[in-house]
Amino acid sequence: MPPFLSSLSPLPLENNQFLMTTDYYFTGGTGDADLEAVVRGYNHPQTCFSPLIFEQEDHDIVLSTFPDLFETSSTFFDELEELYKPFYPQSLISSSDSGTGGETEPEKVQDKESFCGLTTPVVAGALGVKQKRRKTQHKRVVKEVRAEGLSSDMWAWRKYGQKPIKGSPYPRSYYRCSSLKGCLARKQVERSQTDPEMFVITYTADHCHSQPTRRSSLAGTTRQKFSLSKTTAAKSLCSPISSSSSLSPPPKDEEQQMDQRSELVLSDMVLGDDFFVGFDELDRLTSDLCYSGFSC
DNA sequence: CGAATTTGACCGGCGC
DNA sequence: GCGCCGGTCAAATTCG
Repeated sequence: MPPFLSSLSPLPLENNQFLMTTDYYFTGGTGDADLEAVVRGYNHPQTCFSPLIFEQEDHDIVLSTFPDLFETSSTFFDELEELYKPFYPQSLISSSDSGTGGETEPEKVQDKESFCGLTTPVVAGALGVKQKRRKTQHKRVVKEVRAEGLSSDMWAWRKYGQKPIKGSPYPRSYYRCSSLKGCLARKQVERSQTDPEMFVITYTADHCHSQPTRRSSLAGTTRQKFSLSKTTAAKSLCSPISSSSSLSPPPKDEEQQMDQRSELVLSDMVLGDDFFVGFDELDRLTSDLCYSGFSC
């Protein structure tokens, strides 16, 4: 089962701060489904994740796989979407309301507008918008995050390439999932041309395995991987191509701060063994889901 | 010493 | 058919 809902967030507070980010995803086989909610006690003002957007094909899969969910809580996702609508970029809301569903170039779908003072991440193909794909292309999900959010997902990635991109002063890095040999999931990371403080992350294809558990992810090598990939990603992407022959790593203290922030996030996540939601409305909605027969 | 990253080469899609 | 470009491969290098 591919990740269904991802990165339900952010929840703006005062001064453009975000209390937490939430990832929802289904795990397990079709006969043993759990809805897991990973709530990150993440209070860093410079981190931004995607709002709740999912693709129609995933919605259809879940509809057929989890009929009980939609019988007992048929408006659950509508409520979630309504809840987050105020945080959507205006372009998404208007295109959704218009219901045209016409052909839109992916480049236009991925246009970004101001979002709580940050650049808005947008999912290509979201809200029923069809997109043209190259023959070998899988669906693509695009996010924008700051450096602190580069390794915020729970997957383990291994870098396999880096290329200069025409028209961009910054190189693009290519990562593949390293959790399971044969997993087709890919991830591309590059600096935003419009805002060099931001990184554009493009996820391609789905993982063919379940996500590592938080506890196991925090142990040993995986924990090491997080810090390592975060640091190396920042190193390799922080400089324009023009000076890429002598990529300058960030100052040592900055590097250590980044890793410490990473450790903080991960520590918060392992503390959240039990379902923890600090946002009343989300709490209510997710509780509804628990009562619908899901183990939380 | 094993694992991860780097980087030049290679390949396939696409436009002309 | 040719060249450009993005994506991947794989040997060399670096790292822990």
